[in-house]
This record gives sequence, C-alpha cells and structure tokens, in this order.
Amino acid sequence: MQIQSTFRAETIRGLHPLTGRQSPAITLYGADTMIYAEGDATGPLYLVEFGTVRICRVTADGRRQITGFLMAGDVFGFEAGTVHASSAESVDGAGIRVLRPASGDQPTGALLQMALQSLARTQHQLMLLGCRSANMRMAAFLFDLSERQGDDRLVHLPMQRNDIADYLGMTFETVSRALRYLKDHGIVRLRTIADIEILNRHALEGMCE
Amino acid sequence: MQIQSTFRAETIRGLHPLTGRQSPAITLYGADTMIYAEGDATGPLYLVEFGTVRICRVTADGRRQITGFLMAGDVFGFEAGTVHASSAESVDGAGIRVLRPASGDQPTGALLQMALQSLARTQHQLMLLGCRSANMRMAAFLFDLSERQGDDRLVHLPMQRNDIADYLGMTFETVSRALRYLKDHGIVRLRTIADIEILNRHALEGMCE
DNA sequence: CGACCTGTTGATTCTGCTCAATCAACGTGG
DNA sequence: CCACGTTGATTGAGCAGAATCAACAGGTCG
Repeated sequence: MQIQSTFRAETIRGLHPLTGRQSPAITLYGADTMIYAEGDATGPLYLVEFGTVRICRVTADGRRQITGFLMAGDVFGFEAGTVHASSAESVDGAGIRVLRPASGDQPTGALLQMALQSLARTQHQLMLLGCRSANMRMAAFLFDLSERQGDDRLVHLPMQRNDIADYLGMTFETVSRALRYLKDHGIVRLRTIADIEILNRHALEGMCE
Repeated sequence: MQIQSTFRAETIRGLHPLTGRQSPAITLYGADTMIYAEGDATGPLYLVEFGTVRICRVTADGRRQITGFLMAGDVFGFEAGTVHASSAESVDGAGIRVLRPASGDQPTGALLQMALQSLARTQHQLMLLGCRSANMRMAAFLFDLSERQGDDRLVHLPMQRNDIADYLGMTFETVSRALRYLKDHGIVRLRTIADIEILNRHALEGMCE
C-alpha cells in the first residue's frame, strides 16, 4: 500500500466550533494520504473534524507500528523535538483543521490540556497492549471504539484489518480469527465487513480484563 | 509483594539544580513504597533526583502493567483528569522533589515541555512493545537503559525481574531466558544479578529492530 | 541454621505466526 | 454481459515461541 501524498482535496471555510472565531479552513484528506511524515519539521497542531487518522512509525526492519487512531474532536501533532517522530495519515478520508502555528498565541493552558489528552490516549493504548491474548486485545479494541463512537450497540471499523493488526501488535490473520472467536461466542455480529454489532456488551467488557 | 505506604524517609533541603532557587526539600522513598496511588486526587508534579520510580496500573484481573520507569531528571505526575490513572512507586529508594502545586505559577511553557517529554517517553515504550519476540524486547530495553544511564558498557538494573516482565509484557521466566539468550550469544555478561556489561553493543542494537 | 525470597532452569501446553489456499467485492476491458 | 485481474478478508495446516507448572539454586534475614 503506497501513500499518495499528492492528493490534497478542497478546503472549506467555516467557524471554529470551540473558539467561535473565523478559523482556518478544513482540509479534506483522501483515504491513505499523508498529513505529515516521520522526520518532517514540527509544525502546527491538527484537529480532526471527521473521519479517522492513524499515527504510525516504521521500524528498522520494515514493520509498521500504529500508535494511535484519532477521531472527531481529537488533536494531534504534538512533538517534544523539532521533527515529527511519527507520521500521520488519513485512514478513510478525514477533515482536518489546522489549529494554529505552534509558535502560537494559543493560550498555553489549553495547549497543555490537549497535550495531556494525547498522553492519556497513549497510556490507554499501552494498557490495551498489556492484554495477554489476541482475543482480549480485540475485545478491548472494540470496546474502546464503541465508547469513543458513543454507540453501545454498533461499532464502525473505518480501518482495514491490516491497520488493526499493526495497532494491536498482531497479524491480520489473527485479527480475522479474533473477530471470528467473538462471533462464534455470540458476543458480536458482523453486519458488514466494517460494521460490527455488539450482541453481549457485558461479555465483551468482561473479556477486556 | 506488598507496598508499604507507611515508610516515608527523611527530607533534605537544597537548591533546585534548574531554577537555582531555594526549592522544596527532597523526599526519600524507601524501596517498594508508594508515592501516589491509582485513584488519588491529582496533585503536584514530581522530579526524580536519584533512584528509580515505576508508574503502574492494575487490571481488573489482577495483572500489573508497568507503563514507565523514571530516573534522575525525569518528571512525572501529569494527568488529564482530576485523579491519577496510574500509581507511582519507588523501586529502589528514590529521591523525589515536589516541583510545585499543579495550580502553579510555574511558567506553563516549561510545563508543556515536560508534558511533551512524558508523551515522548510513553510513545517510545509503545514502540518497544511493538518488538515481536521477547529477546528483541529485552535487547531494546537494555539498549534504552544504557542510553538513559549514559554508559555504553555497563547497565544497572535497579528493578527486579518481575518488574521488567510487567514492563515488557512477558513473564519473569521469559525475562530470565532472554537474558540467558543474550549471554549465550556473547552480547552481554552478567557481572552481578543487577549489573550487566554490554560486550557487543552493535549486535545489541541490531536486535532491537 | 532454617525460612523465605528471588532468580534460574526444565518439561509441557498452548497461543499466535507463517505459509498457503480460497473466497468475495470491485473495476476494467474485450 | 462476462472473463479477468486486483485487493481485502477468511480459513486451514504446521511450526516456533512464550506461558504455565514445577523443581531447584543462591542469597538474605530472622
């Protein structure tokens, strides 16, 4: 899968929902397009308006590690150094708003709060990877998605099996088998390939331990 | 292993090495004592002066996940919410300086920088857990420790095998076997149980991929 | 000295990776 | 319209690696 960094879709002007001020336009990134690359100079912060973004890094042996999925309302782009340690890519066509050059007249209190959110998200994923078995990690992943999407019955999977695998630290075949396990045990139902219905939320949550 | 939260050792008054101002005293925490617990109200930030601190969380099924080891110069205590999501414990007897109540007249720019450091550390550990095999994770762990301790031949392991296991997401038996593997391949030598000599740094780094 | 704790090693089981085949969905071109 | 190629997903068989269970060694402290 090659990232086509050429495609940059149209931008839309609008009001920033939080500040209420006239704000930078929304940029639409098509599926599998790069927002910034590993090694790029640190730039502004980004707010996801809709769609999904993945943060990833590539190891020396060519494996890809996805360190986060960001959805509407999430802010990304924080870096401790002068260059990005990870790249950011649109998963499914995402609308991104540039918050402001990092040099920023943004109130630093709000900046700090968003950075702490990023920290909390990252630590949450550390806990997710702490799950011993592949089935448990998949259950925790679905449960997390369900909570973030605010629907306790239907979960949408905007990303491919391959992405889920690189996020959960397993192969895409194992992702498939883990879903099958949850299906066979009556915990979920696969409406389509990307839409999952939670049949037994209690059991799903119980598996996350 | 029970945490004895009763023991709080003496405090020492001194100058803050960064600000140069008269600063809060250093508190000595004995081995295996708690600094703050999961669920405690969010408080001040802490600076490790010497020794080692572990940040950990306990899952519903009783397993422990260590999300970070902090050493001299590291700051911890950041939280997005009003309560601590993880607990902090001294590993080996650590000197901790309270930086300032989080309400803080601390310049927020410096705060943000420290928060970004925490974020970078956490993401670094995510990459470490991305290593497929136990041997690779152990190699990456030793390499990381070596860099943080600033000595490219001798690495000190202040924590027990159990702690390493909960940090790397494996059992302590596997930790033992991974060390044995590195030893048998002439990559390291175990001077004592807690002091490791790197014999082939190049090979060690090569394994981290 | 004996009790206990930590660490190492061995034997067995089981989970997940690898390799491989198959299938479904989709787009293209004849 | 259908044959064909492509891509993503599922499933199977065999194998490697880590967990588990268990025994034992070494050190420390009472």
